[in-house]
Amino acid sequence: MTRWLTDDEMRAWLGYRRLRTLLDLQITRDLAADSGLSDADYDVLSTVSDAPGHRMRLGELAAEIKWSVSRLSHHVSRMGQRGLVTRDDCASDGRSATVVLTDEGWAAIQAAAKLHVASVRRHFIDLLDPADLAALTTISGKVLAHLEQVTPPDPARRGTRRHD
Amino acid sequence: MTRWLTDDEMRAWLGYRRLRTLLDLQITRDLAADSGLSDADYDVLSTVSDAPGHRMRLGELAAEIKWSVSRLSHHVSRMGQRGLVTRDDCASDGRSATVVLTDEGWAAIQAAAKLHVASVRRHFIDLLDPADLAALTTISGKVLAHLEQVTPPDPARRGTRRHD
DNA sequence: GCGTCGTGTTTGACATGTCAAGCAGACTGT
DNA sequence: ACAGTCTGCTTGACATGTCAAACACGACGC
Repeated sequence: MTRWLTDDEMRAWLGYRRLRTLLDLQITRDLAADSGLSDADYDVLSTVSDAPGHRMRLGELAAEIKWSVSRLSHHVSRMGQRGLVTRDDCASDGRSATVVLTDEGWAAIQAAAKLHVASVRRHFIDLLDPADLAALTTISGKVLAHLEQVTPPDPARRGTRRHD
Repeated sequence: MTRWLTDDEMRAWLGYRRLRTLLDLQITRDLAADSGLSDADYDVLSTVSDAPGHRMRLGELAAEIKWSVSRLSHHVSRMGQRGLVTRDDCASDGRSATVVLTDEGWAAIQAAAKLHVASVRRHFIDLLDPADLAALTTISGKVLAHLEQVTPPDPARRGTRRHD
C-alpha cells in the first residue's frame, strides 16, 4: 500500500537530512566563534539591517524570517539586554513595537557578515560548481512553490487543506 | 577584500535556507499531527529500530544521529516516561547504557513510518524529477565529504584545523 | 590490591523555543 | 461615546537543548 522510497530517493533524502544537520552545525559554530552571535541573532540583525532606517515592525520581521511573534519578542528582549537592538513605540499605531538596530548592533552585523560569508563559501558555495548551484535553485524553487501554498503565507487564505 | 556572493550564489544559498526552514516545519507538523511524535522522537525510534535486537548503546546512537550524548540521555529519559523505550544496563561494560525499544515504541515507529514517508513524498520527493534527485545527491555528497573532514567524526583525529 | 587516569553516562543550571493566556490600542456598529 | 471585537505584542509556564560538572566503572602502573 505504502509507496516506500526507492534507493535513489532514499539517498537524496538522507543526503539532504545529513547535509542539513552537519552544515547548520558547522555554520553555527563558525558564527559563534567568529562573531559571538547565534544563528538567531544573525537572522534578526541581517534582516533588520536591510530595512530602511535599520528599523522594522516586530510582526513583519517575524513573518519575514518565519518565526513566531512570541519567539521573536523573547529574543528581541534578550538581544536588547546585550545592547544589539532596542524597541521603539510606533507613533502611528500604539500597539505596534518596532525593532531598531543600535550602533553596536550595526557594527556587530557588519563585522559578522564578512566572516559569515567566508564560512558559507568555505563549507558550501565554493564546493559546488555552477551547475550544482543552478540545480539547487531549481529544487528549492519547486519545493518552496509547493510549501508556500500549503503553509498560509498570510493570515488570509486560511482554509487550505494540509493533506491532499 | 571579502568575496561577497554573486546573485546566483545568493539565490542558491537563500533557497537552501528557506527550503530548510519551511520543509522542516512542514514535516515536523505532519509528524506531530499524524503520529504524535517529534522529529527527535522519530530519529531515535527509527535508528534504534534498525539496529539488531531493537537495542543500541547510548553513545553509538548519539554518534549515529549526530546528537550530543547529554541531549540523548535527557531525551531518552523523557521517551522512557512515555513508554517508548527503556534503558538496559549492558552486561559486558558496567558503565554503558543501552537504549531498547519497547513494544509500544516499535508499534509507534511502524505506524509513524508509513505516514512519514507519505509526508516526505508529498512535500519533497514527488515534487522532484530524477535529475533533481541525482543533483541533490551529488551536492550533499560533495558537501558532506568536506564537512566530515572538518568535523571530527571520531573522538580520534582531533587536531583538524577549522579554518583553512 | 590500589591510586590514578580515561571513558561512558547522568545530572543540574541555564539558554532557547513553544503554546496558551493576558493586555492594550484600534476598529465597528449603534 | 462606548461595548464588543480584532490585532499586535508581551508574558509565564513549560518543553527542549547545551554546557560543564559529577559520577561510576574499567584499565593501567606500581
